[in-house]
Amino acid sequence: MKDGPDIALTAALIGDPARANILSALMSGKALTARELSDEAGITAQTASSHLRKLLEGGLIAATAQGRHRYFTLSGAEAARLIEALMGFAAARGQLRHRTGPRDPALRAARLCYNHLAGEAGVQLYESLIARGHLMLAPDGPALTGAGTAFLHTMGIAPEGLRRKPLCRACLDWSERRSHLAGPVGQALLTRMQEMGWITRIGDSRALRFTPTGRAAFDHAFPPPG
Amino acid sequence: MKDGPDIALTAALIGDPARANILSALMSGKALTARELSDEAGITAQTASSHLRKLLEGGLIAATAQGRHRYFTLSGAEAARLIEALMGFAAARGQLRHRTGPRDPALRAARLCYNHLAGEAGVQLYESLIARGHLMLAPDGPALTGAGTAFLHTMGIAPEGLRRKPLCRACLDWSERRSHLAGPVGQALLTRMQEMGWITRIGDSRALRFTPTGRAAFDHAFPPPG
DNA sequence: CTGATGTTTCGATCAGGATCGAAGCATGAA
DNA sequence: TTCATGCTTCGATCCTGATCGAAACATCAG
Repeated sequence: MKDGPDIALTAALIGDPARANILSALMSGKALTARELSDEAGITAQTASSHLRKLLEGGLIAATAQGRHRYFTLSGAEAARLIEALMGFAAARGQLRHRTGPRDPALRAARLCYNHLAGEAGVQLYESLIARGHLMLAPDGPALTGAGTAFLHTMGIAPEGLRRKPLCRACLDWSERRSHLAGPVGQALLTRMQEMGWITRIGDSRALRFTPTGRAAFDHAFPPPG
Repeated sequence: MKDGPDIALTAALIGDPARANILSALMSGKALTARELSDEAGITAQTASSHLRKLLEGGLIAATAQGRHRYFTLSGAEAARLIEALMGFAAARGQLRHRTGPRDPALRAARLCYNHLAGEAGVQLYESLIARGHLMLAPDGPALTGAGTAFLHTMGIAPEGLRRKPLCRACLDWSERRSHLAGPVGQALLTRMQEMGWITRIGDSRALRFTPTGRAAFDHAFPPPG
């Protein structure tokens, strides 16, 4: 009956409480898994899967397959601005919700992601390797350079002995929003750092702790770029 | 489960197709009646009434009672910006709708509103009267000044003979977004201008047409301010 | 006053979609 | 390979909310 864009489709997508919770959680900029999002929204994994599919079709979010996980983020700046406009309007009308406790800061600093280093330290390692030319970003993922291979030898790692298909993989970080290094090389680096006593595990949680000397050695080996 | 504003309420409000149509129609900035909005949305008046109540409660639109009409507008810049963000997102995703024929431009230029002059000419008359001090804006509506009374006499109108309670009323314009003059004085002015041959009616529609000499006389009597 | 028009309320119907249990599929660990 | 975990699909249930007919209410014209 009217011209102009159809705003009902997108608005109805955001209008469901479960989906709105999912989008609000993604407004932190973090990449979250389907399970984490279902917890945030207070629904089961099946229901979340259905909602995530709809949000994908509506172009509001984007997904990245990552092993047996699937990481979801907002689709881009356009979507973020839209949610932000909605939040601004709702906040001006005094429509607020309850809040929950904050996340564990130790997990954000350094943690185990499967078998490699994640968190702020993981991002620092990854970006340092790229900035110093040890890692190159190819279309199909990061790849070790000659300088990178030599560097690994100085760390006591022989990349030639590693098997599995892609030696390096970029892994979306859970707390940061950027990538860190996964794959056999990432695994070998963490194992080596544990052998050298740089890093220890906190209990049986996923949190990792640097020893004082380990932290200094880590910052020397992987200086943060810039 | 989460902190932050509750965006689902507002988004669900916009998410219904009928309500989205109403909001899209109001994005023109015009003030529209409930019936006009129900036509735009393709629903009956009863259904539109229900939707309009919800939009009012949600703070997206505002209403102004006007005799037996109720004029609706977007509630303000905040709401307009929100709809605009939605339209931008939907347009980028290529979600468009069909379009209908354009409105009659003659209706926008000058038309009958009950018994007084509306459209661009109506707004010109109203604002000219105010700019020249013939009309004063009081809290309870516009009021005739002494100069205004004298001016009406030169037009051949005796406001002392007019009865009904508020001699002047501001009437939200349908095509323009501003007010024009209603009430007995507005009615008398239009009647007089028709008597003097300034204005004729086009068929039995609501559209009015100025005669060439009438247009000149009108612009002389009610020069647009500024 | 009476009649006409614009709007709202009431009541009932009905469909779309949110939800979850159970099962199926894919990936990674051992 | 086998097992565990993350995610998706299928199927069925159930409830919110959109819709409209009829009637009530308010305003204006005559």
